[in-house]
Amino acid sequence: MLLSDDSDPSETEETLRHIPKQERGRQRVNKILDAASQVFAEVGYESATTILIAERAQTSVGSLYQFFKNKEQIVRALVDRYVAQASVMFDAVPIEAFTTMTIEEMTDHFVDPLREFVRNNRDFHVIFASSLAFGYLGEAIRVMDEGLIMRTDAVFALRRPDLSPRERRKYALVSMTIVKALMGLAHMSQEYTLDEVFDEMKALSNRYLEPIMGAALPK
Amino acid sequence: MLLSDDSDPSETEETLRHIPKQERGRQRVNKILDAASQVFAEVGYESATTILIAERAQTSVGSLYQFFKNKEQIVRALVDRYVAQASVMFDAVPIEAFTTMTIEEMTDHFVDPLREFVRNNRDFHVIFASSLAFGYLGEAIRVMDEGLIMRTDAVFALRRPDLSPRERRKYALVSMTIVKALMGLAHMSQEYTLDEVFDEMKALSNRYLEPIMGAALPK
Amino acid sequence: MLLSDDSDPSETEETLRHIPKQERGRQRVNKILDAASQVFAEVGYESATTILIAERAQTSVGSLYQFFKNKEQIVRALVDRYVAQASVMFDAVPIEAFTTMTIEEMTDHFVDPLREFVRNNRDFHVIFASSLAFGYLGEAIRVMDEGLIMRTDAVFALRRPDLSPRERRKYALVSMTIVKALMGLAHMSQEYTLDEVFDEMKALSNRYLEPIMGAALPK
Amino acid sequence: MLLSDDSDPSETEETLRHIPKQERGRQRVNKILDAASQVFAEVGYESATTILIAERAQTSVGSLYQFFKNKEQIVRALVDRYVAQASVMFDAVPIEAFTTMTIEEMTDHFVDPLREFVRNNRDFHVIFASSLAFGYLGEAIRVMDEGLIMRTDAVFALRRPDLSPRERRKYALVSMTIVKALMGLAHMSQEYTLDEVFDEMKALSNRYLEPIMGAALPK
DNA sequence: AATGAATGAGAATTCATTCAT
DNA sequence: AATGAATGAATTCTCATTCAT
Repeated sequence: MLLSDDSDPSETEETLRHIPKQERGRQRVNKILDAASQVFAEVGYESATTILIAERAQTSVGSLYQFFKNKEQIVRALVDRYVAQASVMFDAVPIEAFTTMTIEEMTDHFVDPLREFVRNNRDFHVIFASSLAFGYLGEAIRVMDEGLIMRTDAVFALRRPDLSPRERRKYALVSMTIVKALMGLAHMSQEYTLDEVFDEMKALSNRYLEPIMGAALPK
Repeated sequence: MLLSDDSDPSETEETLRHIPKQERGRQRVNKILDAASQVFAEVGYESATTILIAERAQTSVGSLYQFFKNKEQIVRALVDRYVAQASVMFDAVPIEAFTTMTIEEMTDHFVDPLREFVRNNRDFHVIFASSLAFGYLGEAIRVMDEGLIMRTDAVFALRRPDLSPRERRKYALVSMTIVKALMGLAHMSQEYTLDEVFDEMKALSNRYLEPIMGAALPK
Repeated sequence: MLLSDDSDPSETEETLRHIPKQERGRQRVNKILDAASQVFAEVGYESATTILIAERAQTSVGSLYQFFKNKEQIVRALVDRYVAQASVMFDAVPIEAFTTMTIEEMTDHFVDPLREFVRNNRDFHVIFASSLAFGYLGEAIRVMDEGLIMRTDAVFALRRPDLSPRERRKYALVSMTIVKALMGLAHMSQEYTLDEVFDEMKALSNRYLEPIMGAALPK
Repeated sequence: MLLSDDSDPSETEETLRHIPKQERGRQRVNKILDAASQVFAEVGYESATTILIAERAQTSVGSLYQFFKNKEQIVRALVDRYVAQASVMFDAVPIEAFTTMTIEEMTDHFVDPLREFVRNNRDFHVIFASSLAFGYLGEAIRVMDEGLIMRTDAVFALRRPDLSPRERRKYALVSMTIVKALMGLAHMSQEYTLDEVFDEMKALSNRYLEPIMGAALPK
């Protein structure tokens, strides 16, 4: 599991006031998060008003506050939900499988699900991008980041146990950084298609990692 | 000149209410921008209040509004000032000089001044990073971006006139994207020094560009 | 109906943000308008602050803004309410009834209800008086004025169909002007009672109109 | 003298900080008052800013405040200046002369100079009209009003010494009220010319006063 | 005296959050 | 539980007035 052991990260006491017992409540929470995602993407976090989110979710502010302690918890829960979704994707392939792959295979296995995620979650990117600007928003994102980096680092450790942990982690960090950056580019670019950018992401990754991780362990 | 012919872009009627005639006024404007830069870096654009900025600049809101029509103009002017600074750096080496360099030399010429800029302008990064989240904030940034991309594209055109403009521009775009991303990493990282990250930026650039731009034109 | 067909002009989307569904809301709106009326009368429109009005109405600014988009809409709604009240009064007697009256009867039928209105709406006068000074405030007043003038003109037309429309309207205009002026005098005067001034208003009207409208149509 | 014994009412310590000794200062004061008159007429008293007035007068705020203690004193001085001007006009004919005139002659002698004043001082009207809305602005206007009423009352006293002072004053008050009201109408009306309205003012006055003041004293 | 930059109290308006219904 | 009216702190911006130059 990429990020946590909690089977449903969107429903912890961290972000939710109480776990909705009824199916109806669960649906309502999701509807609010859907609305919030749209509204945040459209007007940004600060300009999004709770009333607007509630209306978009076809509820009332009162109901919204029944589930979320405050506006901040809404973003948190939203990020949590996105992260949970992403986790499922990345966890599909066990770490060990990466040990004997070629660099190209490795890259494919990582980049392809990411491309799907980006394709399916258009408005996540705005939230993701603004994570730097908002301290607390960034927290959940940082957790996700760290999860990805650790996972990447673990893969690298299997392939290059000879490297110092510090150096290895640096490569993981740089790898994830360029992935995120090109992900943003894929999202924003009007000139190049998502696929073109993701293909370039692969080329970039391959060239960067080849000299470092190219030699897979002999079976 | 990277972006414009105006030798002091922070003092156009675009962002400033009136060009301060007195030296005192010029200093005050700069002091306000310094304060704004800090405050934006600390609490983000939306949470920064004009009163807080004024206090930090040791003035009154009234004075702040004497120079800036509204809060938005402050960020704009701030970005303009940063862009103007950066322009000077990048314009030090004429484009033609890049034609016959090796990839490594080229990278060095681009990355080294950037490293200095980042070193000297710690809080620019937050503003830079949040440009995505705020439409209008992004404008000046986009102008800067576009300037850098075009410049890079021009260099690439000199080295690889055989490539299609579309493909060439894609490489320029990706190059700049990774530079910006690692610049962010350099800024944020607690684990690695600025120099370590910039060195890795060079390695990354070199490996990415070698197969594409490696063959410099024969002299 | 003097001014419009809307039975409650104070509750149109023109001035109110939303029509209060609850009885409570309706009461609150009226309470705010009562407060505004007092405050405007005491300190004038420009000096009246929304917080002061809200306090006087025993609410919060927030509530005030729930109903009114801004300060201007408050005056507008207030004027609308006054106009609606006045309309009811003047519409009591159908125009045709004026055709065969003597001048004295006619004047009585117009001036008496007006006297009642002034008696019951002491602070309207200040708003009414300042309508000239404030462009937009004047709009609703002008609508009311025009309604009264047209009504008067219509009465005159029935009695003196031989006059040119332009001349007739001039008489209507002058008639209404002196009525308004003496209404103001009645309101402001410390020396003469309301009744004294209204009696003089009748004398003045009668003398002015006798030579022009004196000859009522034969039955 | 209609209003006061002060030979230059615009230059008392009431409104002016100090009497400008130099001709230059006197000119500057007048220029400021001219500017103020325009600006008040254009945007109203409250919306007129001191800086705008200063600019219009081609001076600086600093200079403006050299002459006027505050914004209020500017209107006061302005009204004083208008009143002084008007005084000269009305004082042209000595009161006693009215004793033996016919009503028509009397009206002509009063209305004709007034018409000239209105013709020559277009923007006074806005200030005049808003006097009700602003307590303190009204003060100077009230002084002027009172002067006119007393003068009219004095004329009436000469013609009808048999009337009770209270009744007589009522007639004076009503006379002045209708004159002011039609003056306003003359100013505002888009439909009728200034002359048309002033002619109607005469007719109205004549009809009103004939039964009360018609019988001039035998010589 | 003249200038216009500096000051900061004060005003309008918004919106997260609470709470009565 | 659901609703949406009520609250008021907080924010942006203006402008009368002062004061250094």
